[in-house]
Amino acid sequence: MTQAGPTGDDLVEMLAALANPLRLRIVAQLAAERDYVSHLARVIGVSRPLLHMHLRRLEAAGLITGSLELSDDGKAMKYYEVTDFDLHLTAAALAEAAKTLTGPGPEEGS
Amino acid sequence: MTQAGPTGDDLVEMLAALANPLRLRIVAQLAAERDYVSHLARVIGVSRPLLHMHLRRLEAAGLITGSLELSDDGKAMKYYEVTDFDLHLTAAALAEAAKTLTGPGPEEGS
DNA sequence: CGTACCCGTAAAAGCGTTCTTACACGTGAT
DNA sequence: ATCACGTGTAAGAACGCTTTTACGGGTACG
Repeated sequence: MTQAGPTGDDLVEMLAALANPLRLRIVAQLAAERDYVSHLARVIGVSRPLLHMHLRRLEAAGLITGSLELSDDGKAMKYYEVTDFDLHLTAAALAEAAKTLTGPGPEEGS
Repeated sequence: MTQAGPTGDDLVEMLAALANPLRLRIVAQLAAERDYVSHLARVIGVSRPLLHMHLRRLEAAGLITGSLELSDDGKAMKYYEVTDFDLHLTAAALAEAAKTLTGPGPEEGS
């Protein structure tokens, strides 16, 4: 088993989070430098509500983390940054992860 | 630039193809041994039309390849097998791939 | 001819994702 | 108070993905 990777379900969630052009851009931008929501929305060119939703999805997958901080002039800013994830995808690795899938199974009853 | 990975759009397509429990099971099963559609459907426990659609998606992403072969008794069998893909996903790698995204862009007009 | 395998496709229901618009709340400066 | 900046959430349209059911064609065997 060597590398104890993520569980099957977690892997699917991570891949689903990355399988989107906009979210890929978000991760790319945050990889360059951590940023807060409103500014990030301006840089990438999307509305804040939309960005908020994508950030939620990325954070739920464990790819980024957000922390609420107070700026010098008292505003509450939410800064996001990427986590140190490192996924290696090969047919063998996927086969290993697939063993721990809970969702739609072969349904082995008696 | 080092590793000439897939283009941004291709990466999204691959990730989207893998971000599904059923397709993950399909890849895992094909990694164990190549198989033809009807048999694979029975092994995994899904209908053939449904499996057919997922195989199409996986093949379009370049993760599996199908070849039509004739069995000894003259039946046309379509065998699928996994390709030797090897994706390394890190924040830096994604940032590199994001540069070649064509889809929803910052729309830089004058 | 009827059955049993194999291949493929089309139409329609059900569901989740994506995106826009509009709203609510807080602080600091004019 | 009004404006500018930050935060978050809710409702609804539009769209694509997943899945089922039904139909079409092909070869070999009894």
